[in-house]
Amino acid sequence: MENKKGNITIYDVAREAGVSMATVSRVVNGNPNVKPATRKKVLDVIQQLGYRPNAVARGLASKKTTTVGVVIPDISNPFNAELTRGIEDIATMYHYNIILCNSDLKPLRELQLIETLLEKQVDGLLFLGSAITEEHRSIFNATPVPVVLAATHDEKNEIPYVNVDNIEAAKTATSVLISEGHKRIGFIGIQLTNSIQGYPRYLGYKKALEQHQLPFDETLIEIGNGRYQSGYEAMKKLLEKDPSISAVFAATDEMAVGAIHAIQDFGRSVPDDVSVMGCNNIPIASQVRPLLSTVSVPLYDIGAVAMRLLTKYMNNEEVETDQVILQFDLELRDSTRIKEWHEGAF
Amino acid sequence: MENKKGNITIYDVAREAGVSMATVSRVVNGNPNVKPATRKKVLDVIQQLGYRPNAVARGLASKKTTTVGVVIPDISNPFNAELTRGIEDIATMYHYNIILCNSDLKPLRELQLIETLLEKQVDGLLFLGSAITEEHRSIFNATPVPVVLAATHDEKNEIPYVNVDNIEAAKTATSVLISEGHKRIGFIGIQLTNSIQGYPRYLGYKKALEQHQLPFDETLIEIGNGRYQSGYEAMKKLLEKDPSISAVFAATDEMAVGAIHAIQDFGRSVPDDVSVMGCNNIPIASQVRPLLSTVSVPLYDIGAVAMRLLTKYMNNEEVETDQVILQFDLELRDSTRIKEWHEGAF
DNA sequence: CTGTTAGCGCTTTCAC
DNA sequence: GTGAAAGCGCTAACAG
Repeated sequence: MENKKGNITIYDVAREAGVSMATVSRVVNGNPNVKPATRKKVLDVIQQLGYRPNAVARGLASKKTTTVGVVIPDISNPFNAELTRGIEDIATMYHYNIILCNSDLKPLRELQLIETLLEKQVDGLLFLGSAITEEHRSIFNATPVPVVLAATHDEKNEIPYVNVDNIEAAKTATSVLISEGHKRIGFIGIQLTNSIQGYPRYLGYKKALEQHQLPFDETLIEIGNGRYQSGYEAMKKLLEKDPSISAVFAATDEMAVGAIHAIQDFGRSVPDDVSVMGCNNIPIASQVRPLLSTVSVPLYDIGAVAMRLLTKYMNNEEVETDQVILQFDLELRDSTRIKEWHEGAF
Repeated sequence: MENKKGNITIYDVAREAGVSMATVSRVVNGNPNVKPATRKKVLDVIQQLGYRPNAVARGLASKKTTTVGVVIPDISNPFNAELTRGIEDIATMYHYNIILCNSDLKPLRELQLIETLLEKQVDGLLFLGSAITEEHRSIFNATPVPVVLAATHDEKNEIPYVNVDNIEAAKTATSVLISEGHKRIGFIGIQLTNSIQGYPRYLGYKKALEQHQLPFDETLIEIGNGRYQSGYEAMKKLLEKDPSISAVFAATDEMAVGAIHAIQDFGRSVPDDVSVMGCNNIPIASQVRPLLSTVSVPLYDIGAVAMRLLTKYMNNEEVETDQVILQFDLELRDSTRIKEWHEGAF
């Protein structure tokens, strides 16, 4: 019955059930063109033999692997974990498996991973990371395997993507702070070379300032790597440079929480002395005191929609738009003083 | 050159290079028995044609996929993310790819996923989740594919695993609290049916009490699901039941942080009024005020060691022990008053 | 409804 | 060093 090796194949089942391989294949694949009696007999033999279809052989013969590759910077970052969760759920729903690969945002490694995934004959590819380069684009364009970018974009609009408008998100966040009456608003950003949470959010911050005729001051800017500790350090520097700073917008929640703690450790209170806005709305935003006001980016949805879009491409379904921009939301909690805000309300 | 479809195969390369498929296969696989000149010629053609080996065909022919399956409860839980990170890193190091599957801790789904992974002909399987049942065991025993459990164990010691001693971890955590002089120490646990972070940590808590002749009191026990919110709720109940409670041990850091906030929202101070101990030492433990004292469980290492162990099995290497117990550490920060602790030091 | 027969693209003896 | 040929286990026409 169960054998430690020498796997039993579709051929064994066929022989044992007294039918052809084709019939067994039909039964296994739920093809309706099988007489119920035959089906039952085959099913019994399968059960009895403990037959398990070989997906690799199937993949070779059918040219489909029901597997999608996902390239992701770092799974231990809650931002990506949330995205992945959305991807996973939809993938499961559509019966796809996922090969997950960490790129650490290293361009060379990204390219290698994409190669490997393509070698593995994935039916589709989801790419999360920074904006894609010419090299990515040339691989993506050369392969028949559909690709969707999640929480990333393609400047040339050649590759489909799902994202939010990061400039607008940052602009809104900053505007909230401005509407509280702050004049000197700090910004804790991510390297401007990062074209997702980096540059666009910097730009949004700047735009908000401009729109409200506030001067842009380099000394109010600090750059971190998106994680907690860097936010803490950045805020410390800001506080040292200008102890009178009364508001700060951090490009990520983790950095915002770091900033909150830096402010508190500095002997100041949030939001009484300093207001703090984050961005993304990952779990930690509501696991801190005071609760972090932040821009709610639909991470889960970005992942889910990207995966859904990919399934459409994989099935050659009609697709309206290749570029999907999801709406973000404002989550005003306790690290800012304002509790309501409308575009152009002040 | 690059064609949108009609993939070029090893045969095309062979023809173009004027050699046999076998030779192409040899150079692709780094087999030394190829004349340098031939090798170069083949390599050139590969380059020129943009040939990409088909891993599925290779897998079928060689019966190896260089892929391992990982069954994990929920990637968005930092506990698992950290484990996965360790797995990923070692897998990359040994050139394995990873198929990640979320089980949500649902037994039926777990079993299905294992089936699917086995169908995909993974070379090895990593299982993270709750303790395994007879059903898991029978599948694992029947397959020639090596399996390693990470942060889980097998009561029957039939399946290899990598874990820490959770009873001891909880006992130590509780002992720290006891040594601070607390008499009524609360416990926020996970469902006792969870045989990893649930029952063993409950047991450890109880054992510490016994060892120090402290009475065990049901009213000091609350059960959560391991996540932040449940820890918050649990602590609130504890505070309501016994406002004089002066210490609490939570089975997970997230719950511990929830507890801290519940205590603070209740108008009490940590650790002046109530000491809080967590367990696991996930990032949030050092992203909260006061910094959480906790048991440092080497999550990354558990994943890494489990993966390393699996590679040994996959290569039929000699393995000393099938069961690996890693050491935990005490991370005494600011949510407890004690700053040093030694076994039997009081 | 069922069976026959080609492959899918590659690895792997076994010869030469 | 290199090539010929036999599969790996399954699907997918095509017949019947």
